[in-house]
Amino acid sequence: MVGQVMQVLRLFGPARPELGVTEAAELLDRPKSTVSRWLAAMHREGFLARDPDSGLFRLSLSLAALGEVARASTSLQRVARPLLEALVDTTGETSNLVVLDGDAAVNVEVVRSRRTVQHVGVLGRRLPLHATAAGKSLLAWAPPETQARILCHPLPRLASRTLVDPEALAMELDQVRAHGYATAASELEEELAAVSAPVRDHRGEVVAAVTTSVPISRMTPDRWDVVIHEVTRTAHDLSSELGFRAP
Amino acid sequence: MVGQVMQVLRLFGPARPELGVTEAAELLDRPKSTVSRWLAAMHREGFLARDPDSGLFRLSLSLAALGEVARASTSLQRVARPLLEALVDTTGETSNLVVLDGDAAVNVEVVRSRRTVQHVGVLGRRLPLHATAAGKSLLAWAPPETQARILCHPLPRLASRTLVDPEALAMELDQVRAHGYATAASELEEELAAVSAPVRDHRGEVVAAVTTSVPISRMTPDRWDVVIHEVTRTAHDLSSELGFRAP
DNA sequence: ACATTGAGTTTCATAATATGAAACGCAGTT
DNA sequence: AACTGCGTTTCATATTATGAAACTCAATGT
Repeated sequence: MVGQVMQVLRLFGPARPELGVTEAAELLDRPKSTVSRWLAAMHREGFLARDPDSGLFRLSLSLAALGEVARASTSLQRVARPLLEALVDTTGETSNLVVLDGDAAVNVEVVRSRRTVQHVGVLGRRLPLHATAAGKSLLAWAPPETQARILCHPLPRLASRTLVDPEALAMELDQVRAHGYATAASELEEELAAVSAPVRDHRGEVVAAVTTSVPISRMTPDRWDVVIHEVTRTAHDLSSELGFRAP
Repeated sequence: MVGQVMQVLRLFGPARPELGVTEAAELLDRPKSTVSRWLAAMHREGFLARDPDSGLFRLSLSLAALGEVARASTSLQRVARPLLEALVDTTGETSNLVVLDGDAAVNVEVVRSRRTVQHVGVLGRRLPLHATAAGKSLLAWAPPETQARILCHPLPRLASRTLVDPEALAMELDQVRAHGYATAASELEEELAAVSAPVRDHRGEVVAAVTTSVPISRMTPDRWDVVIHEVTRTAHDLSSELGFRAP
């Protein structure tokens, strides 16, 4: 039942701020009666708010409050924020902190570029692991069962250069592990390029990824080098703050 | 089971960022074995993070991300922020947006005073309804069963002027409803004064309270008038933004 | 007025899961 | 070695969840 609560919560996002019973049931591939009861129980307990006119559900303000408690009690974002801001200063582009959540990458901190033309990172947005630099960064060091689950079937194409062949992705992950960073270009969206590097904690576990996302028109060859250098340096600095010591 | 998830989540707060099995079991008045399983399930499903060294649980970053989605999809805080900031400008004091969550008032938005001596509002903090201006504001228009539940027994004393007699509180709530705002002084904390007014949505339902909290040393008689005027005006403006139309 | 559609809710027999007490495992202390 | 305290696992029993089908209600079309 705990799993079902989280399954429902994860249906909501910036693109889908509210939901009805029928749509939720389709998304979850569950009978309408079951999902109706789930949503009702979650509304009753305060996870969801319900518009009395439309009957649609949305995440509740109580959940927002709990989220703030979570942020305040977690050292990762508090420590990351100034480093991400510095990264925006040096690259001129939007920087993100991304974590692995199930089989998706989730933006948990976003510092936006000051340029009028920028990639707009969205807090809370869930991104496919195979088509994003951050996703590859996280997947490269994810538990073997997570990697196996992603690599056991062809992957959805999202843009012209999405890696859809599991073998190609596996080789890409080998490159990520060898270089210590990941890149993506026209894989999630046609005009989006990104560089990402893993963040390690005091045990050496990869717990997040630092990413810079760039409109692809600005990514000249020498620009790639600058961004890669700055992202990997930021990830390294953040790792140090979290107690990571290189061997 | 949904209820249990929320019960556990609500144990965490700024004063209690992490918890072990035994302490959680005591707080919940449940057998250790049950709570151990709850926490393990919630960790597995992503609600809680667990420090591998200490074994203690804390709210997860996934929950923080969900909280951000909740905030972004809710019109209340997006609309309230600029008005709360203006309120800080006019009063010089910390302003808060507070919602009713079960039998407690919860800070869901805080804009801090720029003075070095200020009341420090804490996001996510849960406050007793009977001892806070915001709590009284929310309680005065809460469903009858909520009011009955709070007013059916003596209330805990927290400071020298806490209202502990249910009848006295009921009369105070009548005053709140008559004046359209609530005040509190030395009721939650000895040196804390506050003014609060209800926020209504398009249906006329009270959905939140706007509050200004002030170190009591700054609350001279004419100061009360200024703060009351600004708080009620802000609550009224926010209500209008939410579609409220006075009869 | 009646029938249809579609959203969400409720009922009921059955299946699945949760529960608390007790035992267990482990690390630290005496 | 024994004890303490934390967290986990086992097991008999209790409790709750589930899916299919029926139901309710509002809106729409004939």
